Amino acid sequence: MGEPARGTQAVDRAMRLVATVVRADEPMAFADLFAECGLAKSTTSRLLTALERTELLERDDNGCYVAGPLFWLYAARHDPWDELVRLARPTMEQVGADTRETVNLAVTRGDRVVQVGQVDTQYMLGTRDWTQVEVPAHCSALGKVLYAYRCLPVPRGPLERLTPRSVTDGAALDRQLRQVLRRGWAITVDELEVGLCGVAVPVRGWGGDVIAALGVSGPTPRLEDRIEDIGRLLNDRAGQLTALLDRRTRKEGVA
Amino acid sequence: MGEPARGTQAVDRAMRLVATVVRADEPMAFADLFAECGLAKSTTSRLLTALERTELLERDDNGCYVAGPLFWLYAARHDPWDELVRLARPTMEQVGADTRETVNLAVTRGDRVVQVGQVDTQYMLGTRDWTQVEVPAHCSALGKVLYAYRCLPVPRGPLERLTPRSVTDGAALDRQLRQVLRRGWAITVDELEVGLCGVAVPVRGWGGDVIAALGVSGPTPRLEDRIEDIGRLLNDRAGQLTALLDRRTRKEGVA
DNA sequence: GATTTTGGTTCCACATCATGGAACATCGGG
DNA sequence: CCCGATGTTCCATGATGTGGAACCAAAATC
Repeated sequence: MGEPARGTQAVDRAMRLVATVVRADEPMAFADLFAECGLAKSTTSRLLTALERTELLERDDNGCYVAGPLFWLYAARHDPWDELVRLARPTMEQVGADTRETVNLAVTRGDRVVQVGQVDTQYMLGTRDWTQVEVPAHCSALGKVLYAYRCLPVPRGPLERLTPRSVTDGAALDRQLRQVLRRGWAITVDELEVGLCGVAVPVRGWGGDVIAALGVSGPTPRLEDRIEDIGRLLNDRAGQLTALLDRRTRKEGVA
Repeated sequence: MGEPARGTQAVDRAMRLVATVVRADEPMAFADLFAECGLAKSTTSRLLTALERTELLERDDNGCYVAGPLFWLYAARHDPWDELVRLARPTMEQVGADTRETVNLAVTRGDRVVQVGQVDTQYMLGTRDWTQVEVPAHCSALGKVLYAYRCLPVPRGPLERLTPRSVTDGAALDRQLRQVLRRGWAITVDELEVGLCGVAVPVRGWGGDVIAALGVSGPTPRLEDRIEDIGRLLNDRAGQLTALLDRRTRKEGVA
């Protein structure tokens, strides 16, 4: 095989077992694992027993192997988004360097929109740190993206007016959302705060689902003429991010 | 050491490294790991490299080891509560057998209360499946428990009236919540629906924090006389569940 | 109820693979 | 530039993991 793997046969094999179980994401019978990874039956058994003892794997009621306590512990302590944020950082910094404006990443939590990551503007005047802050979705570009791609339910009923230019009419919002789908980016100009302008695009994950929104925001005068360019730039970068996410979670080839 | 561990030295050692990193829940420098687990420097290095190759661990920008892609993948696919539900199932079934009524498990998601698990009543008449359904917290026993133990913010402002007996006054709710803390269980009688009665208690996790609510509900006529008994029973079972959770996430002794 | 089949664990002689000391890189810092 | 301090690679050695076969258990079949 490509990888030489010096002096770690046992560990490598054990890890292949773990990876197989975790990636399968469903209970795997001994026989499946045995077949899948082509080791001697006795070796497979011994390794699996060791993995069970060390709490990496566990057996369910049917004796099938599933991810063990160590994985739960990790899941219990980490937002699923933690890693998205980490992986997205380079991309966001890239965008920050390109635009010199504040860059934001937002996801849905329950039916709210929450900013989970931010890279600050390089200008003096700019968006302050909004990490972990909920934003009124209908007034923000990030929120509009998440609405448009059905990451959270579009509110019926009247919408809050935050500035004279806020969209408060459901039908008008619908029209905007359709436009977002058509051209691939959402904007907000003076709708959340007077003088604040934002552009955002969807970030897609594993299988093409939209899992987050990536946006740029700053003073309207600096941004409004560049909206199209920024929209295209963001889409570009979001695509790269998707590719990155993909690579991280996909399995390497087997002999 | 207690465990003999025949023929799996390498794997055992590697897993000890993984467990150390994941449990620590913060980047660990090579030196720390090396010290922590008392292996030869070269051995430590070789094992860590293997773990990194196999995506169980990863190095951050400082070269410190952190949980790797396999853990993210797991976290991204599993609600933190999945395991709670799985582990709680036997306990809930126990309660179901004891009371013959519907048993529910609820947690907070964002600032809503969501039912994540249910065991059905053995009577014909009973609570239908509410899994994944949001419940108006101030009218449900589960919700009151989560309010009382500060798992979600107690709403100010007026509360929705769902039945003539719903508590709609903030001060009245506060009084009830204080009572919940005092005696350890919450009740709702005809407050959510006329004829529906519920009892619930807190479920504590690792370090004593309340992480969920466990409750029983059914027709008022069948339950109202048994509320005290059920409250005590639930507390008992919730305690067992906590012990169970504890055991699953705690580390076995080191030499 | 006896017998075969399927599925998994334990045993053990063998040699392969992990081991750890020492040599070797790498990097900061004085 | 020359030092520690920290981490990685080498390599002779033997302890350790290996896999075939025997063994055991449970389910399926007769």
